[in-house]
Amino acid sequence: MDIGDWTERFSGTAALPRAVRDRLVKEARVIRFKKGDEVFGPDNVPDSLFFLYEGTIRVSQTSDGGREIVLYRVDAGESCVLTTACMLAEEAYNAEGIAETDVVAIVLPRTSFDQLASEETAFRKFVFAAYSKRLIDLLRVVDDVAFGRMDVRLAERLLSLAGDMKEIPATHAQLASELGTAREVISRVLQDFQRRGMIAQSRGRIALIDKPALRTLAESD
Amino acid sequence: MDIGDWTERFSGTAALPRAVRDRLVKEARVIRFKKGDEVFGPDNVPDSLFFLYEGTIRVSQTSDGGREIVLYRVDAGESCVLTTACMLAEEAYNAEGIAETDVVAIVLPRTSFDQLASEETAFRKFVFAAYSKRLIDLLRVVDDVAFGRMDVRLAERLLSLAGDMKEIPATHAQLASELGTAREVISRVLQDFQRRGMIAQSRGRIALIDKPALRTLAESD
DNA sequence: CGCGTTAAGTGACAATGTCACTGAAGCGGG
DNA sequence: CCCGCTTCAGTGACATTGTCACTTAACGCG
Repeated sequence: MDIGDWTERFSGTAALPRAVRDRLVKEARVIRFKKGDEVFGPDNVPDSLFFLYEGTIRVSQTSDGGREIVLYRVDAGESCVLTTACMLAEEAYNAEGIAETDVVAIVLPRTSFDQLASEETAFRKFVFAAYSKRLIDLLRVVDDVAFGRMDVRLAERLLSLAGDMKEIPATHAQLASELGTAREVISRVLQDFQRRGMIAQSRGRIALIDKPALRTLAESD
Repeated sequence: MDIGDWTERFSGTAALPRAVRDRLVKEARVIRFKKGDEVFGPDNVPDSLFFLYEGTIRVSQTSDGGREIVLYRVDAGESCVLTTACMLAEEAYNAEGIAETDVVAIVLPRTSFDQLASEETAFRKFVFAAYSKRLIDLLRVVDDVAFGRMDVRLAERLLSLAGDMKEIPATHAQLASELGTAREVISRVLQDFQRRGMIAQSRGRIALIDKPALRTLAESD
């Protein structure tokens, strides 16, 4: 189950001296998750630093009423600072991380983290940058939720979920939790999109027929 | 205009060795703002680390449509990491900081920041903790905006703005920007509160008549 | 006092969220 | 094959929130 020298993969570790990297490889553990597993959550608070080697993690927040909103995604080569934030602030939070694909992650014990952060400028920059990126991601979420129109937000999300694909395997309920709204609202908006010829729907999948139109809509803030 | 040894005030600097603190006092600049001044903003991106020595800064985000929402407040003894985040990520953002009272702040050049962060564990912890706190603050904002009811949010905010006072000097429009909504919505909800005997209104001020009732409402999520 | 400015109220309407359903599509066992 | 279960999607009525275009009221000052 060894993955060799993972320090190559991260901008915060690739630049470190050989000796440090060897030490890291020795000190860190490799963890694997299956698609759908909970990587962290309210009950399952990690006390270590998380590097995502392979896969994607979806970080979302759940309301008391059971509704859900996706805060951001962590991709390969990034670090998940929310867990770190929690570790450092020693505060509870109700966000959770779900593996969207099979995931390979590197877990660095807190002591190694402290040591690295003090000794290595490159590593420190990496961690600060990760924090900053998440802060800015969250600002974006706040902006969207507080001021954005539902149709615009949905168009955006459809495009970003699709990537290069032209079909998205997602139910209305899943899209609702992406955007922190109710399934019925998604149904209504998607019906509108369909009526306007921008998408086609079948059970559990959405085909993006007219991406340019969606993009125009998405950018009309 | 000297304020002496400000390092006493911050948990991240008070614990540092005497020599380091003396150096800091020498390297840092003291800045003052008047109530209402813009401390930082889209046009005015600082490239230094900010410590708030005295006063309060309100950090808010403005939408393209001109609506506004308060993200959090920075109080004396805290550091404003959003500016730092921006400095580190070198990305634009549309948040701004307004001095809510007269403000005295310490500005630490980036180089001093880097050096401190590498040499002093206590300082590093302070900065990480500040980041973490803001992240968690923002999670809370997202939760409220995405899932919270307006009356509950307003009751909460009235109580927190009032503190020990029983009157708040604020217009409906100001409260609307606190919560990222429209003035009319605030007017409606406040009228409801008034009808239920929880508050009394006069031009530009709101008297909290029945705080316990407001608290009950605020906690009914 | 009269006047300009800012604060607050109003009614109509649009967008979004909630509730309680119905109907339709897939799936697995007999 | 088809029956019945489960999940997904559609629907209409209604509540809440946001938007627009105003009106009315309060204050501050020359």
